[in-house]
Amino acid sequence: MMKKSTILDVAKRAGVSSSTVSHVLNHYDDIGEETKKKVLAVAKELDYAPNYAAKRLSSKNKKQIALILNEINVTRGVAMPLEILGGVIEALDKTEYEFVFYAVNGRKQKMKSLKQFCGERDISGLIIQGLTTEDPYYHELKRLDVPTVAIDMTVKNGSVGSVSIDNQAAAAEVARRLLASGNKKILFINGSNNAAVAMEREAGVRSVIAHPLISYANFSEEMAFQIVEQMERIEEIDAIFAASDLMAIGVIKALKKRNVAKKIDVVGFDDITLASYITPSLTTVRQNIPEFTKVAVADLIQQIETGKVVQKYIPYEIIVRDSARL
Amino acid sequence: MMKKSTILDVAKRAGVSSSTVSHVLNHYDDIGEETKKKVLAVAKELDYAPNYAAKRLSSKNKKQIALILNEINVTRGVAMPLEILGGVIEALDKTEYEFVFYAVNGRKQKMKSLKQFCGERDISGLIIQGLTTEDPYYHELKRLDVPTVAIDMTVKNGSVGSVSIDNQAAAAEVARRLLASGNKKILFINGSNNAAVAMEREAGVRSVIAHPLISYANFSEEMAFQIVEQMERIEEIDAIFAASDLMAIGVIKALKKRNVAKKIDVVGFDDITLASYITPSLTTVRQNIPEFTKVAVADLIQQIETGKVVQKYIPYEIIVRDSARL
DNA sequence: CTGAAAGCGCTTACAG
DNA sequence: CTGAAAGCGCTTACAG
Repeated sequence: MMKKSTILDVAKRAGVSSSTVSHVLNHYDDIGEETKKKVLAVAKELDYAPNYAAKRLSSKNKKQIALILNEINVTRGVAMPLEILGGVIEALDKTEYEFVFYAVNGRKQKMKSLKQFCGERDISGLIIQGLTTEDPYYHELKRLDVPTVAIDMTVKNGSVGSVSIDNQAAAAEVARRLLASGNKKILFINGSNNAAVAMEREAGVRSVIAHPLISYANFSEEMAFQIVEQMERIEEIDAIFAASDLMAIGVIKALKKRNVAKKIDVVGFDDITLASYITPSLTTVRQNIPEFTKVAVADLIQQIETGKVVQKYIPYEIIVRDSARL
Repeated sequence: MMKKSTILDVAKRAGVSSSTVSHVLNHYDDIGEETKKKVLAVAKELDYAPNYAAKRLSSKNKKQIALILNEINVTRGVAMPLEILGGVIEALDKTEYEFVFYAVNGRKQKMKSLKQFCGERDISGLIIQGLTTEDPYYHELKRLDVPTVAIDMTVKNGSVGSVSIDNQAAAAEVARRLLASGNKKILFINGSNNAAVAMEREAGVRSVIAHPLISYANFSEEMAFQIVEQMERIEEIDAIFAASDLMAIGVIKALKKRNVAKKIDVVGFDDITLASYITPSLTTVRQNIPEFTKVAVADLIQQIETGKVVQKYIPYEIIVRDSARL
């Protein structure tokens, strides 16, 4: 493998200075046509590729947006991180900001703070998803002075932007429609109490049903299954509302096993791919992830450039399928 | 936002030279205990974060492995890119190589060659997935002198490593077992003829069945659905083998619509999450993606360090479910 | 229109 | 054990 050629190699061979090469390659408009052609030809001939690190180090223009995804690979069947990744890359593609990807987990969060990461990499702004209130980064966000937009997650402090649906309103609407369609006794299976969105969904349910039955299944299909499988006097329940589709699927499996699937309405949350494929197909709350990412990128760039921080709700949609004819 | 502090700021404040700071921070063992403590304290005090670009530019040690994923966000329900991403990050985490992520599509491939990318970023090795034979990068791989391992994809040229199942053998085994369980007339629905694995699967089928019925559905659920929905004399078909689970699901939907689902065996390929959730649950060929990524990373590092290129098969597994009791 | 030179913030022989 | 200095490969005022 030949030694990589540098801007100086190109300059020498083209008989010009490296400043001139730099100007040509960066599309400055102050270079003679002849010179430009010559330089371009030589650059191609030498397979010149400008060193990225040198470019970043020397340039004043440091527009970089990092996407931070936590615990990317935990749950089979849930593609949100992938949708966000694809969406952010696509949206950033149309801007002058460069994309930097950083996948973390609890351990990595402890090893390197957000501030460290942003400092090392000259990050102008952050899009972040997947943190629970137990995560170090969640708390660091509140005092971080780097523009940030959180996706599907709200941070109490006002200096962090966010894009999500109105989880409380959505859950309230589901609860209301469950009641309206004749259900009296409703069980709400929540994920955990360290995810902001889960707490909001629970608040929504509580706003409509004074004393709801509530269980926690840690966003796990298996745990939701067990809860319903072992529940006593299940016949008294009219409907089960789960804070995620995966848990709702666990519920449906358990109801089927107990032969009461037809009598009990089930509603999920997210509209993952599975929701429309299982039997019965799952009534659920759809979140428009592509829209989340587009808005997050736009809001973040605005925040970087003007300092304006917004917390935005994206419209949700209740998708009625066979598991509950709301 | 305060100006970022540099190594020189730390050095001055600690009353030492920047070389000393560098040595302390990079865990050289030739620094006095006192000095070390002082430097560390000052670094923390100033929230010092070593500039990444400067570090890369100046350092001799440039161990970086890039993961290149093509068309990351096309198909809902297919999580392979995410599994690979998570797996590669995790595997790399245990090595001294750094992770670089690069998501491309047809347009980006045209704008920047692999060679350019590797040159700019000082990439020591490449893991790549998702290319078809129509992709520019697919062809560039053959003449690229950067160590590379392809996942779920074979490149004819011997200088590219690969990790996949033996697609031909797997498809042949499915065909054989379909015959063995009494099916006579078998339709093979393939994806496309520009994906290496698709061609291998077809070769496997042909190796067992002399003149198989073959259709192409471009890996699309909808297209597979239409093919089966509109097929004449479907009652003459005993079994349908699709080259992907998504297409198999389209097949099942169409068979259900035509009320012949119970009479016709269906087998898919991949074992995506959906496979076990649909009704009837789908018999399919499972690929062990986590294993793919582990092996790919190990092979790539070996290739970088010793030059040895291997093309490796990972064992597949035929998962028998309700759609075909093989 | 083009070039000389400083500077970005590190690492790394080398000297002492 | 510590420091002075060169060098990594670019960009960018500035001068002409």
